[in-house]
Amino acid sequence: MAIWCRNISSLRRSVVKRQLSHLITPNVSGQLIRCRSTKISDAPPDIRRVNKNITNLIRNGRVEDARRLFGMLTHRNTVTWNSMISGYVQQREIVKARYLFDKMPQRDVVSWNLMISGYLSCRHLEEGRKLFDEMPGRDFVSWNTMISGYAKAGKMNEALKLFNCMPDNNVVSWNAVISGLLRNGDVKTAVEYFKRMPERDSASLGALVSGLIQNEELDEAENVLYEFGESNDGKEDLIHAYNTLIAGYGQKGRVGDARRLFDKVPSYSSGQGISRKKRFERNVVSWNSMIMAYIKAGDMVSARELFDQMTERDTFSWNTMVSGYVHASNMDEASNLFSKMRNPDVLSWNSIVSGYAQTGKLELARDYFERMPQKNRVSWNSMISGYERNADYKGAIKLFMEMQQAGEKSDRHTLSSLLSVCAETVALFLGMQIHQLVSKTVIPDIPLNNSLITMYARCGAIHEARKIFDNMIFQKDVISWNAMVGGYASHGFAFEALELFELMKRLKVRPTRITFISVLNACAHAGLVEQGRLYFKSMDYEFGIKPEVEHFASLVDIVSRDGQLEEAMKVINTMPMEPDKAVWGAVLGACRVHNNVEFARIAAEALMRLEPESSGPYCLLYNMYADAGRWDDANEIRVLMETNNIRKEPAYSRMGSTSS
DNA sequence: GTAGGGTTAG
Repeated sequence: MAIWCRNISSLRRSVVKRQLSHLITPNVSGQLIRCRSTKISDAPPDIRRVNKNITNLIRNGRVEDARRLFGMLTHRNTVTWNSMISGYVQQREIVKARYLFDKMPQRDVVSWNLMISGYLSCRHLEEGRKLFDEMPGRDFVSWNTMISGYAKAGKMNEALKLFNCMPDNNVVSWNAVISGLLRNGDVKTAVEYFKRMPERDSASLGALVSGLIQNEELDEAENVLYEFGESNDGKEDLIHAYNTLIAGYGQKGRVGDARRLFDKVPSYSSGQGISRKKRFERNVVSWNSMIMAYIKAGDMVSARELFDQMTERDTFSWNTMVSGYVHASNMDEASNLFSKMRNPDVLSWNSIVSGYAQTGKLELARDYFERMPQKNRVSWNSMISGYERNADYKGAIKLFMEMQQAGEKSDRHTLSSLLSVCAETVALFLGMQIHQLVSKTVIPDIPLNNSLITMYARCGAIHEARKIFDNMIFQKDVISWNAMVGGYASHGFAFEALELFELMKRLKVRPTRITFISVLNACAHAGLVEQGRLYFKSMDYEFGIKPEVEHFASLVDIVSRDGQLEEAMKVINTMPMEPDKAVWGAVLGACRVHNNVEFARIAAEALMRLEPESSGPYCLLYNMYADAGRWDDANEIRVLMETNNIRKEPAYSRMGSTSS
């Protein structure tokens, strides 16, 4: 099906007749209508306008629509073909681009360059190089495309080889090589090349400064800024570079240096005479970057002070402040500021939703969520993760189903929240389904693999967990180790847990407080008293981790299970913090097993103070006295229970309440 | 404002 496009009016008529007007962008439709009213009826085929149409469609991401239009044309010139190829190259559809490239009647240097850059952006370096070697006449663009292709792929040797045998380097070639060197961490050579450049353009200094910052060379970046900044003509580019550095200092927590630089940049109240490009002055990005630096340093007061001084704020400024307050858990200020915003965008809404969701105010969060004029994936994820973190597991799953109905695709964050839901509710079947969804839709990163391990481990599928763990060959973090060690420990595989812990230490993975909770638990379950004590001691002197109340509880558990109740009391008395119910619970349980009524009484009384409503300690103590035939004491406990109005709770099984 | 290369801030 082809449209004979003699002139623009006939194209329009055909388009309307065939109900293809959706292929025409509004802008161009408007032009088409104007054409008709001026009665240009017998103009030659207007390929230029059709080409522009194709370009517009591609620019709006509608490549397949462009392709349909392209297919209907009877008149195409090289630009038409090139535009279409460029569309496919942008979409990384290299095969389709190559198909057109092979089919086109005449190629010019642009066609070749397009094809080469297509291959390079798809990481097909050799194919790109082949075309580069084959092509008839190369221009600057061809050489520079090839050079930057090598530079981006980390092949600086190849890039420099081309750079050196190029007939004439222009400023783009220099910029490509310098940024390539910086990307590969060769700071010294990059600076040398920069100094040797015959001329620099507006991008050169900015590229150098940002590359230096990415290599953590902030002070060197400041040096080149002073050394070469003065000779820079485009002052807007200079402020660009200053802003990069202010932001860089902010990200590294050097808020004082950021402020020093910020103060160096003059701030004119109003500009007269000189155009903005020629002036070196603070702009909204400078202010925003400085505010971010303060927020990063946790200084909301200074951030707010600066924000209030701003004469011109953009959405970014507002969003930075709002999300700053959100992260500082100051939802009052966050929502206060949000309610004052020209134009909250989806980011602003997301900040508020996730702020309320993370602080447990799910209803408020949901209220804002429902009122959003537009939602994106992050909005859904914030809300789902809010439900998950606040233990509203049904809410999380329900919203996930709504998300799918709304046609929003899930990503690794969604799936990770859902896996946590499965872990918390011990929902193995659902967890496996989510796992399948993971395999089908994303390449799991470390956190997502960790969620999978945790899910399987919590559900008791310890071998599945280990499979995931073992497949993370070069990429495990300490959370992966903790999940696996903890999984073994909590399912009675004490030996495996400790073996993995030893492996972890051999591989120089630094354990955390979480690791030790699992390790000590494993020792308690396996009855490894001496080993448990040694591990406990190693926490501080080997790894500098101060034992917390959970660790003491485990240690108390370890020794009291072994019947060393006096030793357990000694530990309790030397603890730097107040013993909690886990500590006394461990003692009480062991007293029952080892039939030590005296210590049981101490532990039970402590527990009664900590949990006045619980009947557990009373019952246990009563039974122990009864077993020992000490009926007077037993009765005393019963009376105490009545006086304190304690009722015996019906026994229930946690598993029974969650399953089916 | 018809197609291709480098590159710069929050």
